[in-house]
Amino acid sequence: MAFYGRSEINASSTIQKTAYHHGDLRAQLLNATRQLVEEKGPDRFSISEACRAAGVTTAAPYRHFSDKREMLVAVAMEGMERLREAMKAAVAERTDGTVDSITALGMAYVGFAKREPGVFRLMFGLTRDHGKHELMMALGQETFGILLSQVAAYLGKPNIDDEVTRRGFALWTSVHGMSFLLIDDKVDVVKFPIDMDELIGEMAVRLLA
Amino acid sequence: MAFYGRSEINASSTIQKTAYHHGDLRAQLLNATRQLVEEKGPDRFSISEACRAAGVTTAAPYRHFSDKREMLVAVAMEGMERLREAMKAAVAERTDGTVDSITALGMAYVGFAKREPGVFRLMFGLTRDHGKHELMMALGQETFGILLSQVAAYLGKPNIDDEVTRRGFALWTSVHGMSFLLIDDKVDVVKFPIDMDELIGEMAVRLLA
DNA sequence: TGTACATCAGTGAACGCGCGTTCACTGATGTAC
DNA sequence: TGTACATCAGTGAACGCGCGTTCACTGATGTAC
Repeated sequence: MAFYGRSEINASSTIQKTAYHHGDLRAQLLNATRQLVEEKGPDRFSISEACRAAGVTTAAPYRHFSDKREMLVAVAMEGMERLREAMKAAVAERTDGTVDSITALGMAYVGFAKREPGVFRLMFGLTRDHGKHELMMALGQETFGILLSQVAAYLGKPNIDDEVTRRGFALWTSVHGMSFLLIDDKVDVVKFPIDMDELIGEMAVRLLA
Repeated sequence: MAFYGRSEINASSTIQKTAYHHGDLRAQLLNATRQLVEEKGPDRFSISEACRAAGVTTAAPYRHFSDKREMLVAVAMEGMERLREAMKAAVAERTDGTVDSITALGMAYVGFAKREPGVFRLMFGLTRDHGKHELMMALGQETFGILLSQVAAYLGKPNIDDEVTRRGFALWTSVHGMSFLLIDDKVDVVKFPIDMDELIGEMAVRLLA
């Protein structure tokens, strides 16, 4: 995956070390962290375990991250980027401003949550423990913007105005709720089986009407 | 619930008998647990801290709960009951099977999440760590059933069939998503202010149409 | 070209901490007689 | 009615654990000369 690595942090730096004992430990640690977040959930992640997975001393991460939180933030940011790319890709294949493209965005969103429930939870739950992260916020706006553009196009509006935002947010709530109900295993409360992809489309139609 | 810490009771030996056998410790511990879950989040809750809050030894809870998980489950169940009651109350004041009553259910749901974000998270997140709880599941079905009845009435259906369930679930996803976006502080990604209560009504209208 | 040296990523050990849970105990209470 | 006693709900101390973080260090690497 393209976003692993030090480029994010060392973007302005010309120094690019490539060969140590462990190659790029930063990337490996993030990888291990992501995996643990998936396996155990964001709450149960520990630096120690990530170090064990990466085959490294527990002090090693402190060369790359200031503390535990920074590791989790980095993983969440990578997740946000993957979600953004998935949504971009979904839109790229369709005609702008159609129910089809908006439904595809919804499916990409829910699909991501199902694919990476741990990271998804981390992305949206990180705020509770810590202050908010400006970079994360900007990424979120950019990602939400993908949806807003489609909604604006659908409504034939040149700008993203109040109504576009309102409709977009309504769509967001529904796929966000569906994502959490799915990954939190709450859907079996429902007695009739529901085709979720179909429902995403149905909700898109109704919420845009 | 009127409760006075142990230190106060120890200060005068005349009421010490009430200290040793509170007879109320279970309730007090649940209270402390709920409070801590709100203050620190479900992940950061610890038995030790709840005991400190209740003015009791860390071994005391084991007379009432088999382990930590059971305490959290109890708090989650109580939360589910409060949510159910809030929804029942919302419906009781309105005419069955109207957009109004269904909107009121949505507001009760989101209102609960805002009022008790920690418990709300606990209620829906407990599954990740542990197996599912049948009683919890039944409670959830009962609560979801309140919505389903209203939707059935709205659609003029005698039974809760596939379509009723589908519409009900769609409504659930939207208020569930809104709840999480609100308590996870993600709404400030949106640049135009949104009146959430109004939006709940709007979504109800559209999703029922 | 070879070498001295600075750089710096990772080591290994240690720390203090709070946690969940267990144990033998003790003090308070309700009840049978 | 008073008392012996079983029951019960707490105590206090201890345990082993894994955690996040710090520290002085080591040794491989790139580079200046």
